[in-house]
Amino acid sequence: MKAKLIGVGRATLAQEARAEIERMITEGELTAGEKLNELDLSMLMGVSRGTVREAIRSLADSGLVDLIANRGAFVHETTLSEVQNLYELRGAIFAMACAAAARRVGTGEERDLAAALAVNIDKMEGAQETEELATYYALNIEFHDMLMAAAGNPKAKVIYDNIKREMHLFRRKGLSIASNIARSLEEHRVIADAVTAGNEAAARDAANAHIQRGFDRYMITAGRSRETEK
Amino acid sequence: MKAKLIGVGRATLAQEARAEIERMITEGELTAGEKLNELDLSMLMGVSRGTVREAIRSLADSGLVDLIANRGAFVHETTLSEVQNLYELRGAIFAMACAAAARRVGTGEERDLAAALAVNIDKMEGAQETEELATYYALNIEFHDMLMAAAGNPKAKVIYDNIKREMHLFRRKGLSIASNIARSLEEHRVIADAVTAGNEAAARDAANAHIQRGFDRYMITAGRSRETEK
DNA sequence: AATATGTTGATTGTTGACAATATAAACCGG
DNA sequence: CCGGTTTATATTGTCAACAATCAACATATT
Repeated sequence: MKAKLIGVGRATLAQEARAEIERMITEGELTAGEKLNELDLSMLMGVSRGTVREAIRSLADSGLVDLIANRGAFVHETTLSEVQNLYELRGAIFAMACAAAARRVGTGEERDLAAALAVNIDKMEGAQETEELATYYALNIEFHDMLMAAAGNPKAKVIYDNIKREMHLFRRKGLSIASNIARSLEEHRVIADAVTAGNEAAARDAANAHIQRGFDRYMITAGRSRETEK
Repeated sequence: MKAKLIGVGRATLAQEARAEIERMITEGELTAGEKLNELDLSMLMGVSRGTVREAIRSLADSGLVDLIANRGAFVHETTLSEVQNLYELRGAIFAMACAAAARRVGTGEERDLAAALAVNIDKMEGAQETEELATYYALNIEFHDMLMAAAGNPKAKVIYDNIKREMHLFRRKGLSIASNIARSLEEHRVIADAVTAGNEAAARDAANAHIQRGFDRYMITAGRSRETEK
């Protein structure tokens, strides 16, 4: 028995349709470049075509879809060059966030972060030892999310999450996540140390270096994948 | 007599309606917190209400409007705390862009920037001497835009421009643009020198310092405005 | 007078029909 | 068989009508 939510948070059908389209895109049911057929989606979801249109229109600025007049909406295709740009942006924003987190730790505004980061890193070490890749990956996401949240800049987190999501439109082509866990984990430790020490500059540099090296690791994988295709 | 545009770039009515709503918001005809009445707008624009809905929905992620289920769309009200967050973000992205521009100057990818920056700074000096504030402001925008474009990261420019636009939702409350032209101009010179010298680190630091000091100057003005209101 | 309840009108959300445009299929000529 | 043109079909864009929700106002109760 579900109680109906009351008030501002209640979703319209169009909002629910949007969430479903987002899910289909991020989970790969709708692939990069694929066309969003309004009538198909409306029948699939059991709503009118107009409602699907509203949902799609609301994705206009999301980076997930491209709206082309009279031709429809297509899942955005993220090129390698775009991925590079997104990595650079992501690095700048993550660096800014870690610096802000370090500052807030230093002023006492942020109190629980050090302990939470330490727990997370312990768990990542465990996942590394038992070679549980999926667990490591989830903890990796948690690590980044904690730092983004600790920056106290909600707008930065929204943009950061959107960038990550947009980058997944490239990954969906079959590339696996680049993983050099030992290196990645060591970089996490450096970031956490700088942040918990309240050292803005060190946090900023370590965070940016971590993302850029992640990109380098990613490019190595992308390079290999190209050879496989040829 | 308006010529109809042909091809992929041709705008739908909903796209034109969106552009008009954006103009009304950024030019202050629709003020922060104001409700967007679909029927009023549709009569104003000579299109159906559904078309206005599509236009408004397409602004969902723009930062300009807040969509509230069953209550409608409201021009976003940017708080001072949000402005601070936006300044921080803007600084990080502008810093990243100036570093990238410096790198591209250093590798020869970007060839015309040094000359263009020099021309712009000359003109800003002229505007400073003749105390033409509007001219200085336009040149200031041009300076920033040139650097954002020279970074070769279109996504960064989109996000940067959106952030600037969103910040204007606060300015619309009557605050005038903080201006200390001599200081601002000197900071522009430092940025231009670092970029044209291909010095990434110096460009990054100078750019971020420039935006943060712009925020400091802005806060001084905001502080004064508060006293006026009390 | 203050508060609670009911009613009405305004507005938002959804749907289906029609118009406009793009795409696919069929047709024709060389 | 191929390329160009015409026709048919599919899809997108717009509109208007109906349903659902909210806000404002009127009335009843304490």
